[in-house]
Amino acid sequence: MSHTKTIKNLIVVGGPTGSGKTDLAIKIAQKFGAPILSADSRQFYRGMAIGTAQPDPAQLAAAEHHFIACREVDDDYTCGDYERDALALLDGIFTTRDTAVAVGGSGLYINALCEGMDDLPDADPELRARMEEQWHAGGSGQILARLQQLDPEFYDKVDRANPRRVIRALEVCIKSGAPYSTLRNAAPKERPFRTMKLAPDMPREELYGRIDRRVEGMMAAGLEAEARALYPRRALNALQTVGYRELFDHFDGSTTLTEAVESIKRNTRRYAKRQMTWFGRDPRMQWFAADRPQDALDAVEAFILSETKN
RNA sequence: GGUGCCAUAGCUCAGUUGGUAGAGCAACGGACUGAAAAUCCGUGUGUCCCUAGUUCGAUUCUUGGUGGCACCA
Repeated sequence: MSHTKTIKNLIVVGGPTGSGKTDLAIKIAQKFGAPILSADSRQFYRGMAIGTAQPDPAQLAAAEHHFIACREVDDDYTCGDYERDALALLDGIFTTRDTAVAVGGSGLYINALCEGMDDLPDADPELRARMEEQWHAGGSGQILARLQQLDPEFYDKVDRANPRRVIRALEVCIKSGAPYSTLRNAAPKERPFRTMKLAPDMPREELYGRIDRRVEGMMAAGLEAEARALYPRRALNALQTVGYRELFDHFDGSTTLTEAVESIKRNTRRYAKRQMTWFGRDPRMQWFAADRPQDALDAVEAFILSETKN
């Protein structure tokens, strides 16, 4: 009495911040009885509910949510951890259900989940800190020379002005004993599910208006107090986040509250632009008019009913 | 009402001894495989308020407007 194995579906909702991803994801989840996984590198953290626009209690009650407020701000959590944890969670979900939704603005995390990361060594915080310090003390030339020696191929194509790229590459070379470029193949990994990627689309001007209003709403909801509570731990990676850094500067006394709020709006717009660049280059991303969620729902239904492998 | 000052990029302003202009911020484009709401790279987008003169040539000088600011009435 065995039946054909059902195809499993992961519906990915990406797109810029403030475009209505959360609401669209809930609509999809409700229509298809699917749980939601956050793919947002900042909504993972407790204590950052307002500033990262985590789903509110009503939204949390409207669908099954995962990866929201599940880590402490002093946890080091990376896209590699996320790939592992999300795949494990989906394994369980797909034993009883056919469809899940992943929603978030962190393009790298979505890639990790859908296509996978190459098998590379983890970060070495001590090594990193040392190289970072050297870089900023004027020693970037030596770091670059070392990379050129250990991985000339990557040295040629890396953005040499970007310490993150250069230091990470060198870190991998040192820890693995092999050139970084030989460890990367960027081949999409096999997944036990097929994926559909969609994102809400709207005129730039409208998105910026929504961002401004959302920032005002965050302030009204108590963002300042939320940031104040995290101020002592401002150096943590989790707090290198739009909405907090600007308020920390204000707490330092270097800006007025009004200036801080304007900065948050501006930096959120810049963040949205970077997200649009990232998602815009993904050929599989389908953009739907944000004010026509039914179009997206119809497309998701057609995808789920289709027999296409991917 | 009179006098003076100002009018140049989305904003604040610089500048051209007459040869159609450039800074900051904003904005825009891009990169990005274990920090990714991070990190980094690139781009000037302009009836130089309008009008009529002078001139080979006016954003620049002159006339007259318009708008703004200040002071005097």
